[in-house]
Amino acid sequence: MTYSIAQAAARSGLSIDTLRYYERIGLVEPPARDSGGRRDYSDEDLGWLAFLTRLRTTGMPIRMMREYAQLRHRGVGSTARRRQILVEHRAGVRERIAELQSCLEVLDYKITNYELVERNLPLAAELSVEAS
Amino acid sequence: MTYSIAQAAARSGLSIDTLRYYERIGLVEPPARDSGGRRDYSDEDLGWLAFLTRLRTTGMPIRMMREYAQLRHRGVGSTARRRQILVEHRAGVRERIAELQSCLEVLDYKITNYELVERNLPLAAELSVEAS
DNA sequence: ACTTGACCTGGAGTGCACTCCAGCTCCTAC
DNA sequence: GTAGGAGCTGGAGTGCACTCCAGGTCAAGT
Repeated sequence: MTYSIAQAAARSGLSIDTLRYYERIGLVEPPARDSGGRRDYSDEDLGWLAFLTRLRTTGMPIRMMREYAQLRHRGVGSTARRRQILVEHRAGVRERIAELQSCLEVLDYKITNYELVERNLPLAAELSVEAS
Repeated sequence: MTYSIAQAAARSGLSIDTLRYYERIGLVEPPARDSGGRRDYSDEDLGWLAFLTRLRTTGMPIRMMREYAQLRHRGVGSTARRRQILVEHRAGVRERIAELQSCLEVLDYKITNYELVERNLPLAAELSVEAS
């Protein structure tokens, strides 16, 4: 199965421009071309794009994704380094989740506060909410 | 208690430049000045900065933080809208956490895969890892 | 008096990750 | 055979959130 750039964009959730951009900067190998010179993405290409979008979603900077891509291209000898990159990245993602969860608590507190103010103490709002 | 800009930066985790930048774009009210014209941050200023950094950490864009800041400045009449902003933002943060957690699973899978390959099947690496 | 260091201002510059554009080439359908 | 639509290239432009800089002021120490 092969896919036009529009189909690849639809399936990966990236824009057509972004697909070409990723190719230009070496994040993805240039896909095959059809007889008219158009890109023909394979299932494997899409699989790699899917993984890349996971890395992006989790905030990996493009230069690191590129390092990973180049290691992958290099083959078996680079698996240790690739694993290391993923392990370090995973640690970062876990930290990020913890950070977000701690911020959630603050949001909860704030929201509860607003609700209390609106329901019971409309005249005390200036004092109890504006302070923070 | 008041704080120099350097102290405010240290306590908020923002840079001095960022503090001045936030003031310029209306995210924070201009703090008091000392006799020499230097910024003198109050505890209340620092409290607001602390909350702002929570919003930033959770990915709220600056233009929305500014809207929130302006509502806050407007006083009691804006609490409903402020609460609404926080509630919507909280929903976004929760989604983001869920998204990260789903990506974590993919990372776990990949890492496990690499570990298996490195320990048991060094010669099969090309087949089992390169595919994705 | 003079050096030092923190702070001031307005404005320019940076890095990231796209996103858009002009002008072109194909293929398909009428 | 021609009009339309998808895709192509190289390069320029965008939005965001800072970050840096030049040239100046001010207060304290020596």
